[in-house]
Amino acid sequence: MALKKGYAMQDCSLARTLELVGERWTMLVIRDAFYGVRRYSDFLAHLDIPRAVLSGRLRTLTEAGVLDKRRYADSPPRDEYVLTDKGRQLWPALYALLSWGEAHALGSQPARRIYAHAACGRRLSPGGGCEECGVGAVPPEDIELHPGPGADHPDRQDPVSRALLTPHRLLVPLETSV
Amino acid sequence: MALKKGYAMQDCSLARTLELVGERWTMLVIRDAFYGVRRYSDFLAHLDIPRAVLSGRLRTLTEAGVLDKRRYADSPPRDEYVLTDKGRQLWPALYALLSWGEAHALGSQPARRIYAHAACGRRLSPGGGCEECGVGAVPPEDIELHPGPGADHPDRQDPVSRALLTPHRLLVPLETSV
DNA sequence: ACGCACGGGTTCATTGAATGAACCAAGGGC
DNA sequence: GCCCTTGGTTCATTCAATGAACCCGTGCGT
Repeated sequence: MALKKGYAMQDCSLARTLELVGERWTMLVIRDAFYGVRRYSDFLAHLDIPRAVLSGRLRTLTEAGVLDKRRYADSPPRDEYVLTDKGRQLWPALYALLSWGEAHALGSQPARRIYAHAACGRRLSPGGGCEECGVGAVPPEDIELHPGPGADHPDRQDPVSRALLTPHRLLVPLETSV
Repeated sequence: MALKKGYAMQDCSLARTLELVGERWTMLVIRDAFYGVRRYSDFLAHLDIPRAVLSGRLRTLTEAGVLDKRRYADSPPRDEYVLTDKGRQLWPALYALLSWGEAHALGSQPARRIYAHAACGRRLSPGGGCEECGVGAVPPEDIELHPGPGADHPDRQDPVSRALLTPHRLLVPLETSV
């Protein structure tokens, strides 16, 4: 983002954060990573993002330590991008934005996805906690993602959209090859 | 932001949210609104944002119902921009980003501002709650903003930066004329 | 051995938004 | 009448996003 040549706000933590994750597409990439998307081609198909932008974002996020690029097959060489611990700690921010959108930005449209506490099956509160279990902040690995009433459009036939039609725990790699 | 001509992700609540508040500068404008900034010229001076961009953002946010543009003096005609309830509900998202930045993006630099629970004076937890009082999520109107160890640069002499050098409750209009 | 498909990119021309300086207009103060 | 402040708009320039085309290493069918 580089807020100008950026000296003025340089040491404000919000500005610094936004320079990294506040760029167009970046939060959507991170959201998909929470959904279990790990491969370049899956991000590409699901987000419908220009290849050059995706390459750039993945590189930036990897350099910043939010994603980890790791080789998972040697022949042919295949890499995957996985959220680091630092990246996983973005969950509260991501969920807060998502939750605000559900309350205010979505014009009475049905939610596409539902976030539930895996332990009890109860929907997460807008604050990201579980009212059933009294957990103030459910960590992403304990969250199960279900398709909502207004799930994906029928014309979205990419492997990721199809894989997300069945309940699925966050951070667990998607089985897109099925 | 307008993710492309934007149909693909149109009904995803995160994408919709980001189209509004995910644009460059927008979150910083909202943060300043929480700090008590209300006037065009104060946003301008504190953020060091191009005038055209500020005008555009204020208009977009007003149209979206995040800010309310209200006349506070008739002669000369003066308007101020105040967070609506919808806008105030962005606090958890904003604080989550800020808090992540404090933990990860700020390279061991001292924080510029400290957020404390007005009732007890204790610093807010990274989750935005007060551990002293056991409040899970302190609402912004109960938060007091203090200058941190690494407060504003000496070369930032705009009225807003100066006003923020004294403790101050969120959402309360800044006295920039003093 | 040959050709083709796939994953994961890069390059490049075009479009569109951000920047920053200049200009504008209404009102007040002197 | 003149200049200052507030809250803008306009415009030329710079910079990033878009999308199509191209590239390269590898495996696979024949």
